[in-house]
Amino acid sequence: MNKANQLPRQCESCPSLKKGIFCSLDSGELGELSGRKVVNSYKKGQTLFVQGNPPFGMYCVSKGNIKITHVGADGKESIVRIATAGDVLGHRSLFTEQYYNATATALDESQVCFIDKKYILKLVQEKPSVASNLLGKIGKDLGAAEQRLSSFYQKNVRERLAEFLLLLKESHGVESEHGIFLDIKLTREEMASIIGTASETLIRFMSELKQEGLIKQEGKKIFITDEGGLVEFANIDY
Amino acid sequence: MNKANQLPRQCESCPSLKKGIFCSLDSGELGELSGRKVVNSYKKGQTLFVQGNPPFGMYCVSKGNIKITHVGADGKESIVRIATAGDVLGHRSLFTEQYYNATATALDESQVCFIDKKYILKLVQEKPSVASNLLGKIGKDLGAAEQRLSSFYQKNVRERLAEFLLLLKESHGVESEHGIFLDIKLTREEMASIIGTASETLIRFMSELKQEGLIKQEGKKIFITDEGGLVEFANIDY
DNA sequence: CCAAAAATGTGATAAATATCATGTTATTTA
DNA sequence: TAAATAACATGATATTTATCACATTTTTGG
Repeated sequence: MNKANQLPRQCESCPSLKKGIFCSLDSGELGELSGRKVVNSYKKGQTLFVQGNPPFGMYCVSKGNIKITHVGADGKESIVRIATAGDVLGHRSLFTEQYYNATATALDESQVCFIDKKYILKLVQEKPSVASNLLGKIGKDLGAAEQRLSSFYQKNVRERLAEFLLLLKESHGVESEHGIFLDIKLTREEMASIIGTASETLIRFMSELKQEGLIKQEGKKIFITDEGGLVEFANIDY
Repeated sequence: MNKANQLPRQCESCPSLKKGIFCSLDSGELGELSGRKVVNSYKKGQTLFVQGNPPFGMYCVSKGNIKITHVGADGKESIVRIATAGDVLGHRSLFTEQYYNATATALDESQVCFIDKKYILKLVQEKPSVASNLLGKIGKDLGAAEQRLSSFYQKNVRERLAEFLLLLKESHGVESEHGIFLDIKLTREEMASIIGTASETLIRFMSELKQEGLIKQEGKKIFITDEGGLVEFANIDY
């Protein structure tokens, strides 16, 4: 096993500590947390939890990307959210005391810590900063979800695609010589399920954006070459 | 002014106390809260807060229904959420430290209390139960939003309409001799903006449901007469 | 109470998008 | 490495839904 690829077990030296909900805890508190949590590695395609199961704790992403999918009656999968380093997972079900209503699956090699239900509830009770940060995280998620709901009503597929690419740029964009590289692996099928369209339709509009010179593709890699153009296309309202 | 129509100023005797986030506070704490809050009445169509403005506090609905709408670039309105007695409003923006990204408007005669930003933040810091309950509320909202996102991808208009009517039954359904009465005033335009379709399309499918004997209309009033049939139609998956 | 405005309802048509078919190109995996 | 599988891509067609037009009903404000 490749030890070099492992993240440190100490929360204090976690690279996504500052982005996470434990950023305000002091050294001692982080030390205790480190002792309580479990560090897990997931390969692409492995699941963290499955829709319909009861939650036993909360997940905290330190590396990688996790898709949260909801499966409907006909077995069709929608991606409702993507969690990245510093994000938490399973928090929603924990506080609503419901079963998971979605499944979490690693999109790539990921490192995720698991915190037992009892301990995270204790932390929320005793450390106001954890509660506040959690409210901030879940509030951000709700804002994003409602923004997308609004887009479903107000925008067509082409506009939603442009909007989605711009959101990916914010969350996963990396400067490169070919333009802004979107550093996340998503199939066209998955992208389609995010913006709510058929994969064929998505592919058509991707080709259109490519022809218009707004994006570029090198194999599966997507680059944004004309952000301003995409903003025009997206009909942004916020 | 009709005093009889007013709700009591004391939180302790608020009819929606048990459903709200302050249900675990004791008498003394509720008394202090009562002194800090402001009780407001809103007529149908009046706004509580407007998209783009900064939040100064949080709203707590004690009576009535409030729609949360997001206005897009072209001025089109989507209803992203409906808050009723016991729900809170403006909490999302408060904890994400963003401007409101939606507008809150009374759907009917409503009574809503306003709690100053500083004081609600203090309560969240000092009363763990308030923080937990708030996490529960916002988690429930997020769950509902993600469920709707999934439906947009997986269901057609007819199915989304049936699903929506069933949700209204849960939140606003009242037994009556004509079937289950949906005790909330929404225009067809508003209903359409919730399920994400044109008002004409919504009206057509409503007529269809009426013809199939699943719902009944008496003027603007909607009754569910065959819940099982609606469930069939909705293609429910949870 | 009446006039004006808004909301509802229905038909015809246009536009957007889904579905099906099929070939090509990547990616796994034996 | 080759075979198998999955993902990508594009065309043709069907379906769904939006849009426009207009009549009717309901609600609102003077």
